[in-house]
Amino acid sequence: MDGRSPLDELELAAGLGRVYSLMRSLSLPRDLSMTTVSTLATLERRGPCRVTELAALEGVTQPAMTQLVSRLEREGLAERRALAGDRRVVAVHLTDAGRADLARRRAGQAERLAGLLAGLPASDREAIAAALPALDRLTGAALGVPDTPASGECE
Amino acid sequence: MDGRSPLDELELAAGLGRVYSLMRSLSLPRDLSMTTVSTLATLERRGPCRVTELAALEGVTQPAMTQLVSRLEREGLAERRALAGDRRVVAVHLTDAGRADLARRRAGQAERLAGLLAGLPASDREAIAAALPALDRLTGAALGVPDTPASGECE
DNA sequence: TATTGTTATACTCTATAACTATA
DNA sequence: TATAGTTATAGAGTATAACAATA
Repeated sequence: MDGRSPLDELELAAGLGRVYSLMRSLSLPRDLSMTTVSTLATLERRGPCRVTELAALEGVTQPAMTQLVSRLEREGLAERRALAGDRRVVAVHLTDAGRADLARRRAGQAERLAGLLAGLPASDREAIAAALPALDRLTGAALGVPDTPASGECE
Repeated sequence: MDGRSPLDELELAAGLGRVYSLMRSLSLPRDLSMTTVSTLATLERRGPCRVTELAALEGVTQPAMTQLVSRLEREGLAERRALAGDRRVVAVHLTDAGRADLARRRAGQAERLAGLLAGLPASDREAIAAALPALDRLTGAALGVPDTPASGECE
């Protein structure tokens, strides 16, 4: 062993890029845009967030996120709430309906994934299952999963 | 053992959903839309494709794909070529410039992934490396990687 | 004066419908 | 008559710039 990772990052980028395409193709229905669904998932993962914070996380501008949140609010999937300390700030909260919508989408994806997994050898399913915790830590490092409420939420 | 998969599909859907968000956040520069980059990757993976086929694979309409291909052609990343047998059909080909652009993006992602991987324990990197072939078969089953030229390409 | 968020405007991308060319 | 692709038009989503409110 020379201490280096046995993992070729280029191959990993290509492989995870295909996972990206896969999840994209499994993402149905298409009534909400990918950015919109991703924002809902971020709100679920990190809890209430400010508009500026959401915009940065999703890689869109602040005005675009203002409109996106307005859309979510109009459809009852999220809502703005005032914040005690600073009256310039609003905290965007996921509603129960938003959480349910997200769960419904994920269930649909899980169903389609199950169909794909059924076609793989058991050893492949085991390898994927074994890697899931590691993948969670990888994504958590980048997407910022708050271990403590103080680090990630707004208030 | 009861013969069932040890893999909870809902957890897998959530985990791969985070991988989706991760790749989305690593996808820079943003000068091309996600659909555009995804189309380039599809052309690389499957070889020359017809417009109708690309539209179905990317989940957009035929007219939208016509415009997307026109954009790619204008920027020199892909090109239309007539097909011998049926003069209604065009085959969309990835150009060398398109292939290079894709490689450049993937190299950028790989670099950022390397930074994230460095923060993980070696056992995590090993688990991810061990799962990559299985993930490739999972995505290949859905995205259609042609093993034989005849099955996936257009001509 | 800096920061948070919104409003105004223009541009890009997409969908639906109508059309052309070939089979 | 059916199929592959394009063109026409309208709507959704985004960015940049200008603005309002609060700190």
